[in-house]
Amino acid sequence: MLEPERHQIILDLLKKQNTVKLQELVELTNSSESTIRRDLSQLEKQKLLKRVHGGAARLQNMLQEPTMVEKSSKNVQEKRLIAKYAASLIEEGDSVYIDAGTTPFEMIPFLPSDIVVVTNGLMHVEALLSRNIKTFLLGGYVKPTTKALVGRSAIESLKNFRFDKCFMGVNGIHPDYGFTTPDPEEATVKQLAITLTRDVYVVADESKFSEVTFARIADLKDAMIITNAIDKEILTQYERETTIKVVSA
Amino acid sequence: MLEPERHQIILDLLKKQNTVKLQELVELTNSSESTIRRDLSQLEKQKLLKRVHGGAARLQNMLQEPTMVEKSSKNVQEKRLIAKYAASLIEEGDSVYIDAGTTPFEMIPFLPSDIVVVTNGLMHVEALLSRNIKTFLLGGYVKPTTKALVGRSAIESLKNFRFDKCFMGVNGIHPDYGFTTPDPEEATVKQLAITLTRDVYVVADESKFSEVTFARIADLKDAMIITNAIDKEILTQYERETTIKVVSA
DNA sequence: TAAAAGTCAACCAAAAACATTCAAATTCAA
DNA sequence: TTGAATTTGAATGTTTTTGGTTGACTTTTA
Repeated sequence: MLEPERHQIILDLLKKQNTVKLQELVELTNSSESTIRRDLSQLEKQKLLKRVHGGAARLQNMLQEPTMVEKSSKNVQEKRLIAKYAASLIEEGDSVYIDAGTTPFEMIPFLPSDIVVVTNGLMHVEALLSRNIKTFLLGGYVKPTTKALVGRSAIESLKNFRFDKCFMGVNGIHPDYGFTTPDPEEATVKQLAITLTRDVYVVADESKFSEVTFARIADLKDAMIITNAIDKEILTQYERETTIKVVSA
Repeated sequence: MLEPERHQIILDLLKKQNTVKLQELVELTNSSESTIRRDLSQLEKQKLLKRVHGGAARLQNMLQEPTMVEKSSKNVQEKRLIAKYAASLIEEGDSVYIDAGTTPFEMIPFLPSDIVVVTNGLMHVEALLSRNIKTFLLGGYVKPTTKALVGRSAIESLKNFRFDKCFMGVNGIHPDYGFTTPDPEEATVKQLAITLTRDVYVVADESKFSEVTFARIADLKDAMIITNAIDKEILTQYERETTIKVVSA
């Protein structure tokens, strides 16, 4: 990996989260600690970040565009593993739907750049553009809490596309109730995206299993699940109905 | 493979890719390392890319159009005056189209909050939401330079709405050629928005007068112009065809 | 507070990438 | 067709980058 590429990744990450751990960057870039340390020193000298014990922190002047709220760093690690694997399934030239939500968002740094992405996640666009990925955004009502695009107009936009692969975030995965999410409007968008896609994947960490929320999206059989550590017993319970790929460090 | 051909390949790849590895180019062109190195040196001398260890990186100035940030520092004061007046025309309950672009953007802080806004400007959304304004975003291709939504999908989205008022940014205003903007795709969106609106306003500082750019949007008579200081003579020249509101401090 | 764990800068040797040189191959003009 | 000029690929020795190791330093844990 080239130096400017690493630098870009570091700075992009700092746009989203106030701090980065050194180890995160080592994983993300497949470089050694030494290399990342040197990168951080350089970027600090250029006044693009501030080094702190264990990693680096964002400077004030980047604060102009505060984007995504920092989630608990514990989940981020797991989500990133899931995201990395999920992204590895995408091939050059694919047309891909990336759902709004934090786990799908984490896929963006790992995406191949020669693809077309359609998304209903407003927050995703900046990251996609900085990866130089051709990006289409659905239209619609902007849901203030999640900044997802929903509603009739989003549905209409979506109908113009067909996808090789789509990657969904969900809030609940349950053997009886299938995939669920709290907002019916978001559920509708997800449902349609699924019908327009050849290979459907749900990306979800283990906390989503055995949960049920208000609005039903689809049956378990309608998607392959990509997740992290999960209990053997629970696993078999689900595997009757769908395929589960378990990713671990 | 001929030299100009290789150069084109290199530059094309950099348009898509931010960085290229030397080895990539060796494979892609079936040339030797030496040859590619020489190519890169030449292209660097022509200021078309930057060499980095292991390959080459794209320069900033390959972005054709000035970006949002650069633009917004110019003429901010004047634009804000124009924007403030324009916003004062909006009444509670109106449905309003706010065009992508910096002058329309400046209106957002002055908007009444009990309205519905539709926009094709990605950058506007954050600001609109922080004002607690109900916001619809058009779908479509995200133009990387201006973060405006354009294309067929944007057009389709737009057809779902009707507006009491719309506020357009333009790049050129000319007695013979009417309103113009550089990008034909953006022009198409603006055109449609105009036909869907009862009261059409163009917000533009004086620098736009007597300018003509590539794509025609509409005739002068199709919109009322809101601008700042402007020469009396020039004013009368335009007033045969349209109404101009001049705002001053 | 002391031990343990984690993080750090500095150093080193290996690997990768580099500029330079030169001869062969190609192109062009006479 | 010949000869000069340009372009190309390989060989050379040099420079940069990289990942591992060291011992010093900082933070966390007990």
